[in-house]
Amino acid sequence: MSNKPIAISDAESRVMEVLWQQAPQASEDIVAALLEPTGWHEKTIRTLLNRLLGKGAVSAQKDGRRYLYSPLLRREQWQQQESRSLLDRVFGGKVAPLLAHFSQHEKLSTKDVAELRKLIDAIEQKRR
Amino acid sequence: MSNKPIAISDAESRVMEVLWQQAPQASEDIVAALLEPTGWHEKTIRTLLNRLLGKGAVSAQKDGRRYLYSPLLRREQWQQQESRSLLDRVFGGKVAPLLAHFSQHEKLSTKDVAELRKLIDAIEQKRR
DNA sequence: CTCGTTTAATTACATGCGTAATCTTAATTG
DNA sequence: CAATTAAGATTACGCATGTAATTAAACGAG
Repeated sequence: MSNKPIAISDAESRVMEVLWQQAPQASEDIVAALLEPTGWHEKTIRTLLNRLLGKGAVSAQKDGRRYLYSPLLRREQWQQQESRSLLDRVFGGKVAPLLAHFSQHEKLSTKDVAELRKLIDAIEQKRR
Repeated sequence: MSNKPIAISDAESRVMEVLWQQAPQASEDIVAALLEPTGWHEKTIRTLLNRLLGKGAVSAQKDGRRYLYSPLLRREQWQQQESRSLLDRVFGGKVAPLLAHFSQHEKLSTKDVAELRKLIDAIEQKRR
C-alpha cells in the first residue's frame, strides 16, 4: 500500500512553502522567491527542488525547455505529520500536556484565545 | 553568552526521558530501562548517553568505578524548544493555526476538551 | 550546423544521526 | 600479581541533510 509519509527536511520545506503559495511555478520563480529570504545560493535551491522531486513531494510537467513544478504533498498533510511527530516524541502522544504547555509558555494573543474559545465551543457543540 | 539551545536527536531524547524520570542513574540502569522498549543494542544506548554528555545535555559524577548520570537539560526546556520549532517551521509562528489544526485533526478526548476549557477560562480570567 | 546560454542532472563534501563494534582502562577474582 | 570483566572512549559506516560546484543536455542566436 506504500503509506509511508514523505519526509521533508527543514530546508526542503522552505521550497514547499513557495509552491504551496502558488503552483505551478518554474524553478526560476522558485529560486527568485527564496534567494532573498534564505540567502541560499541558486544551486542550493535547485538541488532542494530536485530532491523533492525524487521524494515524490513535487511533480514536474515539461513546459518547453523547462519544467513547471507543483506540490504533490499537501500542506495540510505535512502539518499533520509534523504535529503528530511532535506530539508523540515530545508529549507522549497526549494533547492536553501540549496545550497546557502552550498556554503556559507561549504568548497567546487575545485573538488566539478568542479563536481557541470558538474552537472549543464548536467541539462541545458537536458532541452533545 | 552562548545561548544556543542544545540539540537533542530523536534517539537521544529516549535516553533523556529515562533520566528525566529519575536521576542520577548509572549507565547500567539506563541501559536496562531502554533495552526492552527500544530494542536497541546496549552499545547503542551507551553511545547515545555519551553523545549527550558531549553535548552537555547530561552530567556525570564519578561514583567508584562508574559514573552516575543526571540530566542538565530540563525537560520543560526541551519541550519548549521543540514546540517553538514546530510552531515556527510549520505554522509560521502562529499559535491559533496550530491549535485549529489539533482540534480538527487530532482526536481530542472529552478530558482534553475539559482541560482546554479550563485553560481558556483561566487565561481569560487572568486577562480581565 | 555550431556556440553559447539556460536549466536540469550528477557529483561533492562535511556534519549529524542511527546503529554498533572495537579498544582501553580500571576494578574484580583467582 | 595475572587474567578476566565491565564501563567508558574511540572508531566505524551508511544514509540524510545543508550547501554547493561540475557536467550534460536542449534550444535559440547567428
